[in-house]
Formats: sequence, C-alpha cells, structure tokens
Amino acid sequence: MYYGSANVSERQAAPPSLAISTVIFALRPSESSGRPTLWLPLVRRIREPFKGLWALPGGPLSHDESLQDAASRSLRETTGLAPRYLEQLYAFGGLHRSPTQRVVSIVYWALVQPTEAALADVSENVKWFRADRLGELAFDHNAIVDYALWRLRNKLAYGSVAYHLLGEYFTLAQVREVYEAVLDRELDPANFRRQLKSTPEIEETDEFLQGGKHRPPRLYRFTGRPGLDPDNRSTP
Amino acid sequence: MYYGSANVSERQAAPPSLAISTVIFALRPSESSGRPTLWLPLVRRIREPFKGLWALPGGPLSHDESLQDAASRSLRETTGLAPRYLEQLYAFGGLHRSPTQRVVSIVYWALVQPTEAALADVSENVKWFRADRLGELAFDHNAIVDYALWRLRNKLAYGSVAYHLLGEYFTLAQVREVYEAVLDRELDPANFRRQLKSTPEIEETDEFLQGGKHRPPRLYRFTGRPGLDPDNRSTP
DNA sequence: ATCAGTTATGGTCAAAGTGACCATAACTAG
DNA sequence: CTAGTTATGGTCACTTTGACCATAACTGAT
Repeated sequence: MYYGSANVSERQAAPPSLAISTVIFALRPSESSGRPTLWLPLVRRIREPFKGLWALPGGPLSHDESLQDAASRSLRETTGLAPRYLEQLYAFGGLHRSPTQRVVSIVYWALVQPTEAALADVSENVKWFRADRLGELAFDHNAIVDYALWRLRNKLAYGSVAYHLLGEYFTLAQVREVYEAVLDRELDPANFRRQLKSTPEIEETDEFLQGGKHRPPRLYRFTGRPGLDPDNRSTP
Repeated sequence: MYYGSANVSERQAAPPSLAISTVIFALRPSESSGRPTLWLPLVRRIREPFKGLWALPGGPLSHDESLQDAASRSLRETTGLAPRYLEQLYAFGGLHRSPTQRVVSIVYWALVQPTEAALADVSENVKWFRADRLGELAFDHNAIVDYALWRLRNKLAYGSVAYHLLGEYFTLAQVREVYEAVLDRELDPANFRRQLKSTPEIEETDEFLQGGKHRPPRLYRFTGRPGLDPDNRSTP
C-alpha cells in the first residue's frame, strides 16, 4: 500500500473528488391504475463512465456554495425543478463507486409537489421513471435510490413529510393515497382520518373539493415545519 | 461572482477539502453523583486555525480507504479507540466552517463500551469531557456535538443503541440508567422493565450481579443488530 | 439472629391509542 | 328518484402506557 504511508501533501495531490447528487420524488398517476405512485427524474449519462445509462441528477460542488445550495443548483440546471423540501440523505464514499476515479457523493433527497413536478424539463436526456421500476442505473445509484426510499418510508411513519408531495390544499384521502403509494399497502380510511384529525399541524379549511362523482371532501392544509437537519433546525 | 461561471477545470483547481471527524460517546460515572453520564473525547488543536481549542478527533480522507475506514483509523490514531458502533452522522459543508479554507467534513458518531473507553489514550492533548459541559470548541464542533446528541436521543427512543454503551452483560437497571442519562429524565423502573421484557432482542441469562447491598439483579444480554445505514444494511 | 435499608421484580388499574368494522351523509350520473 | 361512490362519524375489543403498590432478596448494623 503506497497511500498508507503517504504524507499529507502527497494525499492532497490526489484527493477524492466531491460530487452532489439528489434523489427527487414526486407523485404522478400510475399509467395503469391511475392511482398516485412515486416517480423520480433521471438524467442520461452523455459521457463515460456509464455513458448511456440513467443516473441521478447532480454535479460537482463549486467553491462558493453550500452543500444544499449545490444540490439546489444542480437540480435546477438539470431538471428545472426547485423543490421546497430538500434534505441531506447520506454521503456515499465507497472506493469503487466510479471505475475511473475516487468520488465521494453527498446525496440529497427532495420532495416536489405535483404542480411543480409537471413543470420539470423533460427531454431526450431527462426523463421520469417509476421509483419501483427502475432499470440498471449508473454507479451505485440503484442502492442510493433504495436507501432514499427506505428513508422516505421511515419519515412518513414519523410524521410530516407526506404534505410536501401534495399541493397546499389537499383532502385527507389524498394524504392517504400518498401513504398507500409509499408504504405499498392499503389503509383504513376511517382510522387514517381519525389519526390525521388528531394532528394539530393539519388545519381544516372551509373549502371542499368539487368535481368527484360523490360527496365532496373537505380540503385541509398543512401548517407544520419540515426538517430537523442541522442545516434546517435553527430556522424558526 | 467568479465561480458561478467558472468551467469545470477551474472549479477543480480549488476544490473544497474533505475531512472526516467523529463524535464518540461513552458512559462514565459522573464525578458528583456517581451516576453514569455521557462523555466524549476531544483533541487539542496544535496549529491554526483555532490553535489551543478542543476539537473532535478526525483527519483527512486518504485515497485508499472508505469513509467509515477513515473514521475508524483517525479514531484509532488519535484516541486509541476502536468502537463497535460507528455510523455516519452528517456531512457538514457550510462555507465558513474554517476561516482559512473551505472544508467539507463528513462526521461519524460512535458508541463505545465502558471497558473499552477506559483504555482510551489520555494525554496533554487528548481528554474526555462531559457531553453536557463542553466549552467553546474549534470550528462548528459545538453544533456538531449538539446534533450528535439529538441523534443519539432519537435512536435511543427507537431501540437498539443503548446496549452499545454497555458491556456484553448488563442489568435492566443499567439500561435504564443509560436512558436516564441520555434523555435526562427519570424513568419508572417497573414500567421500563416491562418494556424491555417485551423486547425479543434482550435475552435473559442465568447469571446475577453480585456485590450490591440489595437483592442481586439478573444479567441480560443483547442479541440484536446495530445499524440500518446503507453501509451496514446488507450485513447479515 | 433480627431488623432496617435498598433495589429487584411482579402486579393492578385507569387512560389513551389502534385495528376491524358498521352506519349514515352527501354528492353525481343516469 | 335511484344506484353508485366516497366522506365521515361512531362502536367495540384489544393493546399499550403511566402511575402506583406490594413483595422478594440481598447487605450491613445491632
């Protein structure tokens, strides 16, 4: 092992490069059932390694921006999205993530509301995929998406993330559909409703959603805070 | 803004440097009450910036080691510790963490058992401090420790971290003391016991702890898994 | 040997929370 | 006006949780 005894300046001569990537989740109606399911945008690699494969949007960290800013910027540049919910997921730094060089990726995950997701750029090289039906992705991005999904399910159980996948106003049934889509199981409407009703962060409005062929459901609104990250915790 | 329009090679000319640090928690008897409390080892800065202040153990990431290996190694080199529980905490990348250069720190947190903690090197420049009585630390390390404490409390509520602060065999009262130290509130012995009893991961042994001036408590042993990190999840 | 002091351990009871399920309300489409 | 559909409210049995009491089993002092 050469590097084991390398001194500081030698190490700095070949530092691992640092990249920022983001897993972006949005709800879209499934093509088959029409029920909402999780989707995420990927970008096609236009150069080696993994040229032609799909990968998470991302890019290098530039000198004058924070990690979160870098995530926001790379998102905006590649997909046109500006998610309201953006949180650090994990730093991936395995030795062989990239065949050509050592790369440490600090990965963020984001939730976007459907209206916003609809505005996302879609092109030859940017496309949305169902989160549960991804093919082989570049690098270790399959594992990263898996972990992001696991985190999403966890946070959902905890509390206040579901609303960031919905618009400002929503029905309780829509919240339930989010839970059902993410957790992949059906929930009892009445019991689920009872729980949400006991959550102080969900505010009843005087509006009702018209247009269904049934009794119009009441619209609600979320009034809580998003994150508990060190980068978010102080924000009052 | 110069960097905003910089091309790739210009950005790479001045990359943020990457460091690994670790927050290490161990239980030690409080000097006043004798009850177990949280302590952590810090190292004194021997050069600028923040020369003379105490800081988290850590160091640069060398080219041929994974993030977790780097954390382990820097721990071993600075404190002599080799914790069994080691998990990624967060990547801190604010612009002004270090006054001299841009540094991104990937921070780990560790739990060590008391027997192991007792072996830790202590010297002029390595010392243990009570987690709730730290002075001003170098860089943003106070904020990092706060976040690590918050994470520890959270994980404790979830389940299976407390045992990594204890030896292989322990009494239920010792587990309770861990909870009381970390959560900083008293818990009902009988109720706490009832909960642990319903946890399948805690195995009753035939041994009893002798030596107290009261009825000898039974010894138990933890048989569960530690982590759910992407770096740990696959380990069966 | 006996007793006081101390923690371990088992149990009760009421309050709160959860899952399964039923009934009615309020809309639309025909 | 009726059938179809989802919204919404409620019941009931079961589980979990917190507060609390009682007894068990040790040590150390008398």
